[in-house]
Amino acid sequence: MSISKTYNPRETEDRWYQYWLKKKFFRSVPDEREPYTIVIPPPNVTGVLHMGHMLNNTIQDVLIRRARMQGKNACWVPGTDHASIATEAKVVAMLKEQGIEKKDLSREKFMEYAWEWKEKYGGIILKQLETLGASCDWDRTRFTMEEDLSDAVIDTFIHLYKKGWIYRGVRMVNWDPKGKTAVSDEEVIRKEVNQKLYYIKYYLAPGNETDQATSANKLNYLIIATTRPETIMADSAICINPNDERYQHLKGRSVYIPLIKREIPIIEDEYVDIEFGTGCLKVTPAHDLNDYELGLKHNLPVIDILNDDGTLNAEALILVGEDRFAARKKIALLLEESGHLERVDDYKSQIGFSERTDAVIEPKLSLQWFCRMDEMAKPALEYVLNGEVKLIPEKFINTYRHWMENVKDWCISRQLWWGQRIPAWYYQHEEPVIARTMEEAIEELISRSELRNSMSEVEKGVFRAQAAAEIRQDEDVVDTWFSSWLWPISVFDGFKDPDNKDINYYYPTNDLVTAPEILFFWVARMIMAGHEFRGKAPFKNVYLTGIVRDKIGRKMSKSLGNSPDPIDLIQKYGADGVRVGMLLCSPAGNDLMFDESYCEQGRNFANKVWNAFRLVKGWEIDQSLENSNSTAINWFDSRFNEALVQIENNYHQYRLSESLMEVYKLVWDDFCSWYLEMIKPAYQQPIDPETFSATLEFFERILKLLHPFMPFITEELWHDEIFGQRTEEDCCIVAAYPVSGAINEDLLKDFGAIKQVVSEIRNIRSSKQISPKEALTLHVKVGSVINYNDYNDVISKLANISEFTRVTDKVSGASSFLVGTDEFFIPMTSNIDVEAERERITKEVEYLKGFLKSVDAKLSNERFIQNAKPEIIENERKKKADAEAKILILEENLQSL
RNA sequence: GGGAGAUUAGCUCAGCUGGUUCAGAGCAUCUGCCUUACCAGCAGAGGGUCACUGGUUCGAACCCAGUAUCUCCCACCA
Repeated sequence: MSISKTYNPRETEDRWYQYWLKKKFFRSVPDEREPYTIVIPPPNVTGVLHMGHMLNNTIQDVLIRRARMQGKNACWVPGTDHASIATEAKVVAMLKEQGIEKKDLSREKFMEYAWEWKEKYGGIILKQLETLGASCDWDRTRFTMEEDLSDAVIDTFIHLYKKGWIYRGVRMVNWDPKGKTAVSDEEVIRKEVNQKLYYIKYYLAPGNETDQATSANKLNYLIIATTRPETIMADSAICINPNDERYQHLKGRSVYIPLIKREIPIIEDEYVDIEFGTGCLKVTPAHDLNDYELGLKHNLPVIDILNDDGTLNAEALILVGEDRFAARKKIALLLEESGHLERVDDYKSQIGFSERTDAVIEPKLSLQWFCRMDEMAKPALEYVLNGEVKLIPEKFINTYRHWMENVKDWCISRQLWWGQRIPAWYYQHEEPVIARTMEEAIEELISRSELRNSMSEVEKGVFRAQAAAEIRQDEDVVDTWFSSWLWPISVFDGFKDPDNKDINYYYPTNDLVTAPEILFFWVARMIMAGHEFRGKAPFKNVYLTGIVRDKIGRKMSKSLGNSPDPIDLIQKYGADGVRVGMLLCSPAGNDLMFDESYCEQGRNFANKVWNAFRLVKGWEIDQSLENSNSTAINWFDSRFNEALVQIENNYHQYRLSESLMEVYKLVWDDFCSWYLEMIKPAYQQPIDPETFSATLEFFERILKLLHPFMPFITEELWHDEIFGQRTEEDCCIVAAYPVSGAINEDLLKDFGAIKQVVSEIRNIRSSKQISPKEALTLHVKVGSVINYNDYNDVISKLANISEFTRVTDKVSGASSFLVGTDEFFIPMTSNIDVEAERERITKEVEYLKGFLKSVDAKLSNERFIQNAKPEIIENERKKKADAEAKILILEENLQSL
């Protein structure tokens, strides 16, 4: 049976994934083992896999697979987020395509459509995770809007309301005119945008005589600079700085708003920056946060001229019904025509955009629900500062602290339907009742009335009936993050059943892997919720991944079209190849400049492993043969253990890409290029049984190290008959992860020299154009403690040496080289180029002398001797001795030439 | 405007407590090889004033100060 020359991922991946599922290897239930838990950052239920997910989930899978192999009870909880704005927007768009407008639908009907949509597209992203190899416990898949999780949201709301941490009030909020909902501060993305700054004339209204006199030579208008001319109809005042020399004559006067001729007062406030623009500010309380506050201070009317969808309403008097941006252009035109527009400048400024819909955010005054953050922020900050929750990389601690110390109340109501409806009930002029159900709300109303006047049972009955007919539930839903922040608790039913086996076992979870962009949105709030509802932070480590960018540093995004489809990549390079490619270019905590060539490298690596296997697989065993490779075997064993220490080290610091690179080099260089080459029998020769079984042993260990990174190929090879008959449960995915054993330092050190010897010989071959097939003679004049007898076979094989002898004198007519203080000679059949040789040696001597000089300078420097640590000085002395010995040998060589 | 981080080979990055693990790795490049595991490969080689300028020190990629460039986060200047 012949094996393909290249590894073909498509033949193996799905097969093994199905096998793992069948064997329930991903399944976790509480037992006596130590738990290792990760909850997935739930992707949007309607989303599709992008490169960010890919990176994120690869990392999680590596961590979870390693933990599983280490014998921990590994549990990776998957699920999706209902993503209210995003999903609702998609559903609305989908309906529109079918000619259905949301406003024509009842809430119930709309929800029906939405659920239908969710059922249809909801599973896609999770299916895609499977192709990546994600070993999630699918039996635990949760959805943030399923019944239990929704109940948790409502209970949480009630709990916080009772604590006084949730309140309702009129505030300036970030309004998304596209989504027609309020959004939180964190959902507003600021971007710098090229704009126009319009300089608009506001003519003065007639004032009193004396003012007229003093300002005779002054203009009869003032100029306002604004980026938003369409809001002039909402102006309530003009504000100047009282200290502004230029405008003393304006005090107490008023102006007319252009076009609509409404008279508004000129007020004074030091808030106004004299330097900026014209030093005059139009105050528009309804459409700017600062102006709103200024308005409160000066008791100005609030004139809201915008509809929820961003069009002008009747209050605007003109351009009613026009969109705000269209209105801006038109009004500029009108102003110009009427002589009110002085000039227009280009201007750059920061504008807020909705994270979800990308619409320009409109500051809007509205009645919303808020959640107080200050009390919850304190302990949440403490967890991170005292290290109970570690942020990786640590640089995020500062950012986290800054946010927590300046946290503002969280606007949690959204004017949407897709989500958990706010459990507030309104009845006549009563204060809203916060209750789980209408029935409970009515009972609450009854007990309120009880306080005022007792009710008979009959009266209560009448009241119930009446209230049931009139009571109305709040129309809004809560922010999606108001459910996501409960995720690490709610996925284990920690609200429904706070003392259940799962939550007690899995909570707090171990690692959270997520993007730094949602540190505040999500991570910080999860810590708050964890403390508030469980008294413990929800995880111990937060690994913040980088952002996936393209080769030239742009963030990968759908709109730029610079993001490859991860599924295509998997098709092309195999899941293992893509996973490796992903990790190769993701330094811990930094953004990664992704390029497809990394996947190629990953694929090549898989192929290398595959071919190493093919080699071993092809060997015949001759039971009568003695083991002639014990040196090589001992060396690789030590080398493996040495590498494993490094690998573990990197894992502990979450430096996965370095762990991977260490494994990569161990496999490619040490195992394939050195070990296998050392033990490889000559063509069509059999191998001895001891070497063979040692090699299989190593191969298994390597597969285990590789498995978290490359689950599919490792599982495929694991089951080859070469390893003997395996039981159905004996799989790489659950094989015991290697533990580092003894390391023979001396052997490793010797091998360093041996490798050098081999390299030097290969070098001589290549520079003298001697074919690798031509066997050479090698002599060594030993100056070190290395016993070359032990390495006779190894050197002979790797460098194709037919005769390797020790000599006590220099060999003439030979190419020579030095390894440490050991001299090697290769007798040459052709004449040695004496000049070239002399030049080479002279160069080396020169270098060594220079080196020696610098060492001598150090050693003769008294201050160095006084200040440096003894071991450093000792080291310098050794360097000196080494250099001197080498120089001596080389100079002798020069002589003998 | 405030804060954080970065700058090391063509590219992506390591470089822990200043001292031969101190200038490294992988990829790419160049030069040889179709050496029957692998051309998705093998064997070699080249490549860097460690952003710049000063300082501290016996000694600096590493510590300090300043400069430049870049990235990110936060912030209501019309």
